[in-house]
Amino acid sequence: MTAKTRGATLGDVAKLAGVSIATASKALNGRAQVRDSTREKVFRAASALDFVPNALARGLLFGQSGTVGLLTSDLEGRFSLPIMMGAEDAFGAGSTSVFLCDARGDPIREQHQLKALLSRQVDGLIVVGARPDPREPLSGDAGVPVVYAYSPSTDPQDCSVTSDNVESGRLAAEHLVAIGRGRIGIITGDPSYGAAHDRVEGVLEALARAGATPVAEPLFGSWSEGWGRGAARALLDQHPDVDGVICGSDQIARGAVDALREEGRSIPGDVAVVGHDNWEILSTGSRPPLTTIDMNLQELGRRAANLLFDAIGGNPSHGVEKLPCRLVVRGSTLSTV
Amino acid sequence: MTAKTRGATLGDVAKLAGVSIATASKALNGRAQVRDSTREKVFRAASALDFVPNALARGLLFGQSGTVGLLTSDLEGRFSLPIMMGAEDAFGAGSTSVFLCDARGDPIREQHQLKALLSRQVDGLIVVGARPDPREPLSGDAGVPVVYAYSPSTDPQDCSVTSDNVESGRLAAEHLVAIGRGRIGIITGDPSYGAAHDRVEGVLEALARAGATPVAEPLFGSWSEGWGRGAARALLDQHPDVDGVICGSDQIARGAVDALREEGRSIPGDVAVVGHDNWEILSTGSRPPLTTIDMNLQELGRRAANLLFDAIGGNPSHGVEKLPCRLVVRGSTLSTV
DNA sequence: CTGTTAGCGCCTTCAG
DNA sequence: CTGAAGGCGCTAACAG
Repeated sequence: MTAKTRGATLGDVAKLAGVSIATASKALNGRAQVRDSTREKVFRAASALDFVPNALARGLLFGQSGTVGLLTSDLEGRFSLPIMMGAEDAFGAGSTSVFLCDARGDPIREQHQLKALLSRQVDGLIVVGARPDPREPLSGDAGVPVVYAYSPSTDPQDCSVTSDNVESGRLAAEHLVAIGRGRIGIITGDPSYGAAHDRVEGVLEALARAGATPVAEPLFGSWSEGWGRGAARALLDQHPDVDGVICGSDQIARGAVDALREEGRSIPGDVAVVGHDNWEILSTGSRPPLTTIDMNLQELGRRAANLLFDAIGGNPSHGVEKLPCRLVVRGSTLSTV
Repeated sequence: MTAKTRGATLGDVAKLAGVSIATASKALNGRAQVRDSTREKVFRAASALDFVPNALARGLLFGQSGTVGLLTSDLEGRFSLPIMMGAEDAFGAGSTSVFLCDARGDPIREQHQLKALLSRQVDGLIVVGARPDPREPLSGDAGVPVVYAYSPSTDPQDCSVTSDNVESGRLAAEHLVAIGRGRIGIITGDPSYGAAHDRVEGVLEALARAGATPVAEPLFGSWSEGWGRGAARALLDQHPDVDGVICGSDQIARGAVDALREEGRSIPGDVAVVGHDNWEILSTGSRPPLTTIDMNLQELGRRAANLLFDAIGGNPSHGVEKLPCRLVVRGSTLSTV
């Protein structure tokens, strides 16, 4: 039954090189106790045979597979893909591979994928949630280190990396203040998102420090362009003198910019607008392009990978680490850009 | 050196159940020659120990790993993620897992990832290109079946699945004709994309069949909103009587819709607009929402997975299979929707 | 029905 | 410096 192995095996290489399997192994792995000429021979044989060592066998031996699982609930991949790319970077090409599994927000599916991953002996797990808000930890002991990325775990004993939403609000507000705006409106999304409140908090903090207050209570709604348009009109209606708007997402900002422009406001001349997420497809297509907050997701993935790596190596971390965001300045706040 | 295995091993289960390893194996795998009471005991022991079989060991034995690699060059994940989800679906939860690797469009990196995948004994490979145009096949013999998805291989001996771009153009044109539009403009993207030309070809074919011709030569440019806006204005300038526009992407359509509206045209009253890709973030945020072509990427992923599965099972396919697209009707062509 | 044996491909002692 | 032997966890033959 045992299907013939695909590629050449170490035995094949050894035979071709005229040495024993053990010697071939040592030669290829850079062990010292091999004569140079022998090593040479083995290498030639290996490349002649296109030898690729069987990671399964190696993994079986060491009890480690050189793979980690990335379990995501983020259907769209809007967040998990940059994170995955960052993780791939951090692990360094080739020595560790990443299994991506999509649980599609279904806990049963998640449990299932977890089992599949575990059976493949992943050395660790990165869990990416669908929202920036905290999520329940994986149920049951995974048996391997876990790092939660983007969505932190509600258990403070777990290791989580997320972006600092309070700071992102602060950044946006400080930028508007810096360019001389003082009558600022806030339009954000679904109020059930804790992150939406955090960002507002950051904005209020920064405004207070500058001796300002927003022109109105923050407007909560949904993460859509339509809401951005409607809210911007409402804001303008009640506070025609508004000169800056901070939005909870690029979609909202996009809608706000369109509505403001249609109401005759020039941007950034009359009103400056800041978005959030740096979703390029939206932010660069806007007129003018959106100044926005980038969550440095790739960096977040790298960090998660490094923490996981350390945990695998026996140095686990605990608690939530918040990574800084970055302001990306474009035309919606600075006309010279 | 051999690190202790993480979870319980089959030996542990057997010991706890008071049977031999072989018997435990048979019991858990549903082999017939086991007494029911014994099987019962083994199952209880296994679940008491949270036993998860080691897929690596199994893979080593069978020469198959129960994993496939998904090698993508599509940075954004705009196309590869739906394809991956479709593939996951088709493989059925758990029995086969998918390794996602991003080559980032770099051939060297691709070669590297390929090696990593091969060393992990993937049973097959799905290769997803960055564009719908044909791409060079993987260099060197992978040693396992390969299916090219989205981007077909230039080698007709390879197995490829892609979406039918000629048909997508046809669909769009037929829809406009069906709703009574006869003065149709075409705005598409980068002329170096073969798919852009294919779609135009489909449009022309369908129009010809309806006894119509476009109002102007197709406008090629870039896949951006800015180009969509500019081209729409130019089109309107030269052909003020245009009553339908077919766009090569949703970004272009989005720009076109905005520009047309700003020029005082009502949509779809005066001008109906069709996009391409069904990129929801763009198509649903538009005013009105975009009628567009959906490439059924998830279905494409499923199909790729099935073809790969068959190939792994010894029934390889050859040539390029084109999957149909689907028209998604929204407000930019039908006001009642 | 159950247990023993062999071996998948690899690496690491330990002898020569 | 090189080779023989053992074993990682599992399953498929074959004995009992």
